[in-house]
Amino acid sequence: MSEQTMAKAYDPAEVEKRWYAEWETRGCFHADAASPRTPYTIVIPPPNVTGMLTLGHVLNNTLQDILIRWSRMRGREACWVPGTDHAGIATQAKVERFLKDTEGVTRYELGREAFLGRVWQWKETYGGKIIEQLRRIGTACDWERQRFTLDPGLSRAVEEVFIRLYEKGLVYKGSRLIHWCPKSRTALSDEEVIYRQEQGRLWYFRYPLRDGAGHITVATTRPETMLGDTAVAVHPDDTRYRDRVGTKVLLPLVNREIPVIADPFVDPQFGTGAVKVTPAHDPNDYECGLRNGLDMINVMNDDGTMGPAAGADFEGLDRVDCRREVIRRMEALGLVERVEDHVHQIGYSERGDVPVEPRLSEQWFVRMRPLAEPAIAAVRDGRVRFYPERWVKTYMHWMENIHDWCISRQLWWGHRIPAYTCAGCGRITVSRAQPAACPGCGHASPRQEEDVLDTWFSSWLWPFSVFGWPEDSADLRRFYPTDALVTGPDIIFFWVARMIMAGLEFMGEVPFREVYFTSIIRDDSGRKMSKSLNNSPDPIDVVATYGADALRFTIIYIAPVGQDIRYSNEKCEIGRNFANKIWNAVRFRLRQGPLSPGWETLDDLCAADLRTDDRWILARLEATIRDVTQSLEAFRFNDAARFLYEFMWNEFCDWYLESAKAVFGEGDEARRRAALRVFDHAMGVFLRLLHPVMPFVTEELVHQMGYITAAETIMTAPWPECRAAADAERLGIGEALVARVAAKFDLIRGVRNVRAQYLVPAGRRIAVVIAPTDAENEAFLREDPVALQSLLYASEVVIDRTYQPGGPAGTAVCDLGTAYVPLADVIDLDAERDRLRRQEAETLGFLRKAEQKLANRGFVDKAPAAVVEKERTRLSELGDLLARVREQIAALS
RNA sequence: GGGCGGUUAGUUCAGUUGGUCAGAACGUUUGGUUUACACCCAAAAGGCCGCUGGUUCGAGUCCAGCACCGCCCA
Repeated sequence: MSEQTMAKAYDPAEVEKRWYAEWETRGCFHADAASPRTPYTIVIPPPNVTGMLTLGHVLNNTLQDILIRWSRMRGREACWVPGTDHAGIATQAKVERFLKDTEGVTRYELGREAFLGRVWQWKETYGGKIIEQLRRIGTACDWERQRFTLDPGLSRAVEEVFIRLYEKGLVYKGSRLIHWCPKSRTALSDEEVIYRQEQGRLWYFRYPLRDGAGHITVATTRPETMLGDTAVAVHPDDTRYRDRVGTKVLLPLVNREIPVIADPFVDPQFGTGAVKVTPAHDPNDYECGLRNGLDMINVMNDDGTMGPAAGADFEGLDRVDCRREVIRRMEALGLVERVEDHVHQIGYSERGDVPVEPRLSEQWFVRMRPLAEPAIAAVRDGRVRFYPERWVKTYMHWMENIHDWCISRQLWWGHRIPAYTCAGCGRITVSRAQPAACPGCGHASPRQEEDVLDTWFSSWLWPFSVFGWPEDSADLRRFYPTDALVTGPDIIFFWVARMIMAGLEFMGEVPFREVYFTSIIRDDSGRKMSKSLNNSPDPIDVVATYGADALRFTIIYIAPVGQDIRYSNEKCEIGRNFANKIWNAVRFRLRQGPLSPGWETLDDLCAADLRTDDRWILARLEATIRDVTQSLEAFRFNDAARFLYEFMWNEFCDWYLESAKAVFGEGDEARRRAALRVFDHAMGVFLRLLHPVMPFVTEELVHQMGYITAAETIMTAPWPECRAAADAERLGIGEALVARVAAKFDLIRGVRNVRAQYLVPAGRRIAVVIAPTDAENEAFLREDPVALQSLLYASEVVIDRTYQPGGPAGTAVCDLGTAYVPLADVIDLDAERDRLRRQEAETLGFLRKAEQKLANRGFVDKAPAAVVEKERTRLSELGDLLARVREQIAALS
């Protein structure tokens, strides 16, 4: 292709669609388990099958895509396994609502089997939309390996794990106080409860003493639970109540006699120092109840209404209404002493978004402590590393205080628990298949558990279940353990910690070696993205407006490591403009003719063949290869993005391309050819460095440039490497050169400043005279007069060390020398003096600072010699500069 | 209550082992079409680096305390 076919502005839509289809058709995303290459594996954090793509997903998956594409370019067999999870509560709720809206039926009316049929139907029709959306942002997932947590293979893994843990005694069934979601009517794990601080009230209730000698006042935030009270507790050391311990009170409304007990869990400072104890409805009271052998009376139904144990007056009332009714009656009895405002924490169900109810019920649990020990060790000794590292502390804290995991859910959608209860003797049999008869008593057909398992009970197996475990598959042997996991810190307990435990327990090896925790994306004013605020843009719209590359680049560019991201759609202009900039640099290049032969290596060139600016851009390219590679290795993605941006825009386009214009136009043929080749080389390397972040535009441009044939792809092009030292030396690339060229650019900027100050029309070329400070700088400036003149946009450039301006001239005093722009007709002497005085003051400031430092004995004696020497050099340079500036001021006076 | 993070130009943020570290982008102002790009170019203005102490020859950078903001856990 040539520049004629390139539009003036880059239009990503067509390019992105075309290349994604092409990659997929060619099988570029597929990993071969038989490949001799070292594998590089990532398993996707499986999004909810009902989910839609969010910006959080975009960030997370772009990072994974960067790692995958980069690793593939570095010669690894890159395998990225995508998939979704079945999201028990969310999916079931969604389909229930759907059925209610469309057919007006409830799941109970349909029955379990029919309902599950409908969920599967729904899943096939609407589920996995997010997987399609992922393609839009360019993810190089191995779609042939796509998995779903309810797939037969993964279900088999879940069953196997449940059975093994049961047989090991790590899974057990027990009656415990658990978190109950009255909306979804299921148990939840501790992690699925979100605590919110709320303004509530504290009611002071009088409980009359049985012996009629007065009362004890207890304070409570939950009056309705009094119906289940089975004791009043005080602190053992609390002298106020010492006499009361062992006596009984008469529970109002219920007329139950309950004991007054002493238990150190009571905080004497809180309320009256006496608390009501409701073991079936509060975690602390539950523990207290166990310690003291109290009755546990469950007064609520599973939907949050009051049950029969609450008494006839309250049964059937919703818990909220019941609270009102209890208060009303207590007031009527004159037993409400007072009411105070009170701020407290209320647990909400993560999915149902209603207050959870602590509930005494029979559930299945995993004993976590034995699983946690090896997982703690794996992180402590670095077999698993966290980025940023500080999350280790969070992980450790949770792990060291781990509680048993409630894994049963009263849902239909999920992995049904493979446990069977005998109707005869009640014995529980856990087995892979329905037992024909109870192994204990021989009673026929034990009944399978109705409950299903927590979705995370399948997700924690993801890193090996996706590869076929418990089968000993080729994939499993090849791709486990995986390399990196990219996820949000919000699921460090839900998922990351548990995966480490499961990996160690069932595979005997950690599931991944590095975990990168992403930032949380907020809106422009720092609020969390949420549906209710309507501040979460649809990434698909963003892709349509700006392009997938633009979104990817922007989100990486603005994501500080470990900090929250403030995002707004307008910021995608950064990425869009960047893509356009590169596009146009290529468009410009193709106007100069076809790709240079030998662009790939510069082995046959040496310093003498190259202009200083050619050598400079090659030096900067080296630094960019190094910086980008190191940034990616350290998971510093935004640094990588910044280095790429900085190089292409501020160095390659702003300076190198402009410098090359001079030689492309009128340079001698050898220099022109060399410059074209340097241009092509640098652009080719750059496009490869950028490819993991912006896959589409880079693929398009390597083909536009003709770096590779139509049948090839940049996806498998080798990752650029830094030159050997000898190679760099041959090409004349080094820090000294870079510094000198930077000084030259500084001088050019000085002249442009003068031009701008005097409003010299852009199209007017003016003469510039440069008086270099010494012979060395003079020689340097004379090396490439063509480019210098071009960059200065000068009609002529005179280099003369002895030059003294004959009349008024704009002046730029720089490190390499002083530049004069004779502009007799327009020079404003006052303005010129002002500018020079400002420079004088600034220079003087720096000079004083350096002088002070060097005058300080402590500094000279104690600072490293190199630092002191550097300061001396600087002082001398500043002195020269200051002298020249003052000279100019004098000349103008 | 415990833990973790943040506080640097109008805004969003870089600043990795203390010594040109006071930066970038956007925004603002001024001027622009010279061999790509107005999704652009050139130039400029703008900051006691949250506060108070300390360590050090030297502190956005290390330490302590404080203030405010945010997150997690109890």
